[in-house]
Amino acid sequence: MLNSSDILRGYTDTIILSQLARGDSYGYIISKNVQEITGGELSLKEATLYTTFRRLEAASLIESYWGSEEVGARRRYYHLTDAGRRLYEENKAEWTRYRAMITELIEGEERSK
Amino acid sequence: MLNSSDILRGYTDTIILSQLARGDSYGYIISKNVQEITGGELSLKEATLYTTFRRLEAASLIESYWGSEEVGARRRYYHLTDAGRRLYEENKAEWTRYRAMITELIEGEERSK
DNA sequence: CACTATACCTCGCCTGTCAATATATTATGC
DNA sequence: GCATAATATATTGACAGGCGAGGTATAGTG
Repeated sequence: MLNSSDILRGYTDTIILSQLARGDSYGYIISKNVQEITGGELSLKEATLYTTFRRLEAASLIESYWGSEEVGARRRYYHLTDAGRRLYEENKAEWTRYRAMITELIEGEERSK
Repeated sequence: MLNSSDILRGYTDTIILSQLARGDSYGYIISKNVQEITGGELSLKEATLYTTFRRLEAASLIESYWGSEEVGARRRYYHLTDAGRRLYEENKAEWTRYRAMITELIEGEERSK
């Protein structure tokens, strides 16, 4: 069985950037979106999510600000910077290529048969 | 830029199992195959390769034996066990599903637009 | 005789993931 | 009234896989 922690490893950044490319958002919703999109099979755990936000923000790929909700728990929103958007576009293109390579490596054509 | 160490992370096992599913093979060639298939863009580094062999063998997914070459450097060949082959088939099927999920997560449809 | 290719192996560091834990607000059911 | 669940953020410390750096050995080539 593929290990679910390692399946997304390396793609967490890109997944978050992708979510933010569609508009500012915040941790809890991004986490829920990932679960919903994958039918609950994959998830960005909270610890992963928040440490990733810190890393991306330190790299100036995203910026954060507190929401102005007047009821409910506070939300910290994240916004994609220009650099973040460029990286997202790059990573999206790379994924297309790497996906094909991994598929080839895993499924390959049978040799001599 | 996607990090090449993390792109294969989690798939290393499956890639090796895949290579062995086509017949017994050995480390050096598997490494070269991966480089060739990916046009040199991805590689299983030696340290990764050999530690992975140890792990897979400890889990009885592969078995090893020394080749009977009479010239050149000695080769340790690896053979897929039945359990290894079953796992390979499972992982191959899972990759198809996870690949679609990651694509959806990274490329998604634009919302509200 | 130096260099390259083939071939194997291990140690220890690095980094991303996550379980566990903590905190705060609001809604719902009993 | 009170427990529980859902919404929301955050940190710590442990774990595991990948790999740089280092090492060994054989054989061919200029």
